[in-house]
This record gives sequence, structure tokens and C-alpha cells, in this order.
Amino acid sequence: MAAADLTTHPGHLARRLQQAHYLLWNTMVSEEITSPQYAVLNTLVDEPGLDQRTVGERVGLDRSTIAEVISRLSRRGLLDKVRDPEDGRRSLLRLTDEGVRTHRKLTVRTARMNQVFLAPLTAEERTVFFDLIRRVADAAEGLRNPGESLVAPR
Amino acid sequence: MAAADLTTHPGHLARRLQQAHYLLWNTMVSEEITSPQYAVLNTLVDEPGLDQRTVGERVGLDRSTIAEVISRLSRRGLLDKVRDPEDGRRSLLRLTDEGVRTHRKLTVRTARMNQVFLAPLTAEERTVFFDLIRRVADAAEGLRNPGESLVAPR
DNA sequence: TCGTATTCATCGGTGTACTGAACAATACCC
DNA sequence: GGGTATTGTTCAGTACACCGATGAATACGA
Repeated sequence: MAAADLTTHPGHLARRLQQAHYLLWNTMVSEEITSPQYAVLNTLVDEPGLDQRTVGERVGLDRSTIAEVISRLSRRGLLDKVRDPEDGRRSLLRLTDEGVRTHRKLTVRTARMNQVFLAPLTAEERTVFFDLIRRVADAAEGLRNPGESLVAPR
Repeated sequence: MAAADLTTHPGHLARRLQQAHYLLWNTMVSEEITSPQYAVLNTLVDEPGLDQRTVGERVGLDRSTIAEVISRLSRRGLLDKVRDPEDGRRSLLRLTDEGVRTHRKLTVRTARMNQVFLAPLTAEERTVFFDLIRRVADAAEGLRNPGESLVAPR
């Protein structure tokens, strides 16, 4: 059997896209703070006091992964983590002043990086780019929790 | 400063897309062989006897990463790795019969998975999807080796 | 031909990213 | 109110994915 053409395999393209982004992030945004770490800071700027699991859900990180990311951010003094006095299972998260400053700085640099990253596309193409990726990702994420969107239990 | 909207950040979208793909791969293709491992098998079907560095270049994997991926495939008996007698620095790679069989099986399943993954898009949209991602990824990869495409040194 | 430069592979370190299992705390139901 | 189920976190294990440094083999130039 002949080899498949990987340039038409969305998974392979997604990996290449992410790697390319990782490299650009490292040179244009930060060598210490990673993109997922920034996503966590960004969520907590908007919603301070969120618990760990919910933050993971917002940024699309697994329960184990979010725990590690948060422990690194906490170790660097960018956020504080305290047990919820109302519910001893939860860890509540809040940015420190240093965390807020870091978020502000990285937001500026990230905007610059996105300009470079998306430079090959016109404004219309960018809109399409976001739309197509979002639709595919949303649909695939939906396959994991069948029925969730249908009955919305809770 | 307000929080940024991550749904317009290509890096964040790329990560979500890749994760969604990873999960679908696990359920529809294989739990043992990963997508990067399949990419290596696929390359070696076409070009047996390639050295390790070149394979890494073909599939877009770092020298350290490709070494680990290949060591796993070798441990599972899917490929053979021998020193090049002509150049003692190189490791030459070749699929075993078992490796060829595995590639054939996974190629069928991967095609099925891609249908499901891309189901939200029309045929025209898929073409655009591939084109946009490829252009962005190619351009970003080009930023790493400035001048390479201009003068093609060697 | 001998010494320097390049190239390929490996090693150590860090950071995602997933699963399954364990544990503690809370919620729910008879 | 006590036993069971659910929920949030952590831990162990596996697999990418990067960099810098090291070592071995080859290439090249004076």
C-alpha cells in the first residue's frame, strides 16, 4: 500500500501548526511563561477566585495538566491557591500583583506575535481560518460528551 | 487590562484542535501507536533506508523527539535500525513486515477518522482549511531558517 | 596529513497532555 | 443520620516536544 499524503491529514497539520506557534512564542513572547500558562492567567484576570477544575475547563486543559500548570505558576508567585472554606475539595485561584503585571506585559507581546503568525493571511482569510478551526475543534470536543449539548444536564 | 479573547488566538486554537484530534485518534485509530509514530511509519513506507535525522525533518520532529519515537517503534519490532556502514554517524531505518502490516491497518482507520473529524466542513471548506493551515505553518517554519529558501545553501 | 569544522545521535532537563487509580470532602437518598 | 454516590485534587505512568551540551564520526582546508 502506498504512503498516505500527510498534507491532507488534519491531525498532522494541527501538530505542525502548534509546533510552529510554540517556536514563535518562545522567540517573540516569553521563554519562561508558556502559551497554556498565559491562557490560565488570562482566565483569572477575568474571573478571579475560580476553582482549578473550572479554569482547566475554560482553557481546555486536563485535570492533571491544569494541576501541573498551576503549580508552576504558583511556584513563580504569579497566583495564589487556597482551599475553599465552603467546600474543602476545591482550590480557589487568584492572581498576585506580579501575575497581573505579567499578564499585561504578555498580552501586548502576544498581539504582536499573532500579527506575525497570521501575516500570510488576508483579513478575510483570518476570519475563515478561525471559523473553520473552531468548528472542527468544537465538533470533536462534542463527540466526547454525547448528549451534553442536547439535554444540558446539571 | 481586560482579558484577551482566546478564540481569536491561533496558538490557542491550534492546541485545542490538536487535542481534539488526539482524543479521536485514540478512540478510532489506535491506543498503542500514536499519530507521530504513524507519520514515521508512513515516511518509511515510501523511502526505506532513510536516516533518522531526515525522517525527523520529513514529519516535523525535533532530533530528540524523533530519537524517542524511533526507539519506541524499534522496541515494538515495527522497524529496524542499523548503523550506516558508509557513514558511522547515521542510523538507517527500515520497516519490518510487522511494521508494514501495521501501517496498512492504520492507514485505513486514519482515513475513516479523518472523515469524522472533518465532517463539520463541506468539501470546499476542507480544501480551504488545509490551504490556510499549511500557509501559516509553512511561513512560521520559514522564519526559523532565514535565507534558506533564498539561496538554498548546502 | 593533520587539525578544525561540521554533522548525527544521545543525554539531561523542562513543560505540556492524556489515562487510570487513589484519596478526601461533600451531596444525596433511604 | 448513615451509607453510597459524586466531585475535586493528587499521584504514577506514558508519550510528545523543545533546548543545550556532549561525544563520535566524517569532511574539508592549509
